[in-house]
Amino acid sequence: MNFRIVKSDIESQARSGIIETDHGNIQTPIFMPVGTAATVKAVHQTELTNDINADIILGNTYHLYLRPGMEVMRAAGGLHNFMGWNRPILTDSGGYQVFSLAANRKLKSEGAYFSSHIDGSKHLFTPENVVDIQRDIGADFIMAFDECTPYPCDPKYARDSMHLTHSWLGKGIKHFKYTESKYGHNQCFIPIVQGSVYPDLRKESAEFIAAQGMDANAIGGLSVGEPVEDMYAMLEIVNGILPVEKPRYLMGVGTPVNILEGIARGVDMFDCVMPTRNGRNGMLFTQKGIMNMRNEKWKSDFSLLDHDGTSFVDKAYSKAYLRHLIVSGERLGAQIASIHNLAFYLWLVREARDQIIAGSFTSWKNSMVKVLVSRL
RNA sequence: GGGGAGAUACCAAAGUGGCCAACUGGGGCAGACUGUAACUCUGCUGGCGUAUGCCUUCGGAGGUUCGAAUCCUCCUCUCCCCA
Repeated sequence: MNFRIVKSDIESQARSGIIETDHGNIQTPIFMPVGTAATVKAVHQTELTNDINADIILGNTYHLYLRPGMEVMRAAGGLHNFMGWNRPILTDSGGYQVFSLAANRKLKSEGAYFSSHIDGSKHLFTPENVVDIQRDIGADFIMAFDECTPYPCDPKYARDSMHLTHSWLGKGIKHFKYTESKYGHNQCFIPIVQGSVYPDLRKESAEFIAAQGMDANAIGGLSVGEPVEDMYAMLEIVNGILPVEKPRYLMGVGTPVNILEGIARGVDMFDCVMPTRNGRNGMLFTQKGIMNMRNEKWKSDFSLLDHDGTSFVDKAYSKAYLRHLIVSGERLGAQIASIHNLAFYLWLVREARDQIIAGSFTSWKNSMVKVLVSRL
């Protein structure tokens, strides 16, 4: 993997660049659609490439390990082959699932014991076997195994958790270096900064992660319920320490505004379930603000779904039609909404990139932020 | 012609003297959703801008009672069975 910055903004920390992988280039800043279980829910791969123009998508270690399992994954020749996606893939390590499935987890120094949500069977994730699993999956970017602390989180817990994540990181990197890619393409290992909302912990963690010298770095444990000001403050601290010349990935973020503010603070990569999940639940993100498609006001509004939209669905269907599909629980509604939202998110980061290159990012960002929070 | 059952809020359906402005489900309306156990979850759904408050409701009209959706009388309508 190689990263080069094409243009850095003067008024902010924003930059645009290109990440080169064996599965193609990624123009940054980038938003990565989440495809947890070998599918971006309700969206075809052809739509992702031809219409939405996603440079890279996510997969999830936890889900793929449980189903279909690594035997199938190896037999398929990896996730790219399995799902018919030949662009880059990043897999999350399962660290977030350890957090979100808190009811069943048990953390030990060696790793996380958990019960499958599918059949209740018991499993153990370790910093090492999570690398093995992601080798089997064959993701271009593989994530370190971490604990994503909840919010609120007391300082003691946050500190202990961060140190646990750091110790897991040492084991993970060692195992990563000891093992090899299985399908002939290069894989990049990404360590994750933790530290909750505590500046001293974030500083310590960012320094620890930066010292590992990996090709890209990630920021985790944010957008878990903390005030956005805290998230932005942590980003500023962390990105002041993580190396400028390497991609920075803010995990799980976020709203369109979060993404713009993240870009302004030097983040290059984002992922979030919001465009797909909220889309399935009837929410549309647009350049003019958000729309709840279930609202009665769209009932007889036959105007284009989104006049400014870049996806084919925006011009092919009306607001009234999508409302009908969503309200009726029709699957096509989830598809149209997901495609629209992802296309919007990808438009947003592409536009940000163009504005950075044009030198007009900050003023554009500030005016966008004002509009995006409004409700249509 | 004979016998029987029933009419409850947008729909379906509980309740059969006070704890009922009325269970529950659907529908409707609104909100939430941030490294996806999520086509999910939450709230509201007679009126009064809020209410542990007031007002008007349970086919219609009377009546019994301190008190009725619940008991009585008559009326209207619906459904089922036998001829």
